[in-house]
Amino acid sequence: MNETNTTRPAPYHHGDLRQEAHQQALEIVREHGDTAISLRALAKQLGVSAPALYRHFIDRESLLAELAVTGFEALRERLLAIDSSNPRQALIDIGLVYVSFAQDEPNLYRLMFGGRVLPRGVHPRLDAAGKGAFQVLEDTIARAQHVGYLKPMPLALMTAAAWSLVHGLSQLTIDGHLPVAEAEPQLAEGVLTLLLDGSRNSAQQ
Amino acid sequence: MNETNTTRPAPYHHGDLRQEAHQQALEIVREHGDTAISLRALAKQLGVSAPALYRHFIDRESLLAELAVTGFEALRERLLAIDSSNPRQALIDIGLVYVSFAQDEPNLYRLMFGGRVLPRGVHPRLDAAGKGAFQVLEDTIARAQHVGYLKPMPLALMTAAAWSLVHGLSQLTIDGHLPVAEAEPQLAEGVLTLLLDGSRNSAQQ
DNA sequence: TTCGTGATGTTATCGCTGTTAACATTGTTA
DNA sequence: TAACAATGTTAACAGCGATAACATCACGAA
Repeated sequence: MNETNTTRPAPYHHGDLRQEAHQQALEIVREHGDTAISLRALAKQLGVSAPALYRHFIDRESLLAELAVTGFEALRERLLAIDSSNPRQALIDIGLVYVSFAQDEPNLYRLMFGGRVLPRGVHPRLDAAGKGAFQVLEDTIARAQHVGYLKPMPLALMTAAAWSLVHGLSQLTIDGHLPVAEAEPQLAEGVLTLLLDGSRNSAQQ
Repeated sequence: MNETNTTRPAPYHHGDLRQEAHQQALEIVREHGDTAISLRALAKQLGVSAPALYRHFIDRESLLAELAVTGFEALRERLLAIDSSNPRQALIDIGLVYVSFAQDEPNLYRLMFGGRVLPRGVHPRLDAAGKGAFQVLEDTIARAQHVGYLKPMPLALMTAAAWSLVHGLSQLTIDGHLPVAEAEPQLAEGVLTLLLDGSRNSAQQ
């Protein structure tokens, strides 16, 4: 009746708590949203006491901030994978990928852009990650402008317009404000086309 | 030392608790956001015990839902006040008023469109109020289409585009994602113009 | 090889939260 | 006036984030 060989006596130190907590918390957010994150419940799932988590995360909010950072990094990667040879198609694809991301990961997206849980200027890494995703959009627009596809106009204006459009469309669809009945991709593409038609350089092409 | 004449013995019934709780909670949300709403603290401020509030609100969430309803009603009123004689100007004004509302009441706006706290399909009155505000936008677009200012296209497409644009712009600015440095109204108007230029009927005017 | 120190766990506890149950008081109506 | 519904009360439960004080362990220096 000695357990010395079969089951280890459950080591005092966990091994890689920080990493596992991050992963598990990410899963919970993706499935049930950030309000479902409880440090106590999370600790229990990991077989650890609640205060142990405070060795790795300042508080609940900074854990959420880290999750949002990985969300922005995932979004950025998806955006970077887009073929940018054709400026118009690149712009449309950026929008489509952006909206798809929000629809694939609505809870994560809400955490990233909720604003209420994670205000700007509090978690520098989060601000930087958000900027990193935004940068891909801006670069694509700058390129389209450079090759003369877009009207000459302040870069900030066009990026604000494009980002607002895709962000608004994302938020409204995942929150059920827009009727999802009509096939989504067509809606997104149609909406993007409207903006591009008003922004492209009519002197060429 | 009898208090019979000077101070009333604090009546058992409050008078109009429901109304006052709503008003006070609205104030708190406007100033500090919905996360700052605590039923216990709210009750204390109103000089009443916490469970008393449950006579008037099913739970915390349905109180928040009521606040969001009044938010949507306020937004709708602002939108209805717009002069709609000139279709293009009416469309631009709708957008400007919409964004102004979000900037004037960021916390209320986040409650209305947060999505995480108040999902669709749970509070029918809230869904209806949201639809009421949206309706003003849709009607304005339908009118612009009817007089031939806008291209012929599905109404749902143009409304989705317009709403997405103003909603996204609102959310991004109040959350600090867009640099507020550049004068706001110009940014909003410029962004709206891009969309309208892509949507207007180039055959006329 | 031992020893001490910092990293990383633990339990106990505080004060807060939403919510319900059981009871008290009041306004109103038959 | 008696009964009843509306609207308050106190007591209590379970859960939360967070901190303090203490325990265990890994690891580098003597």
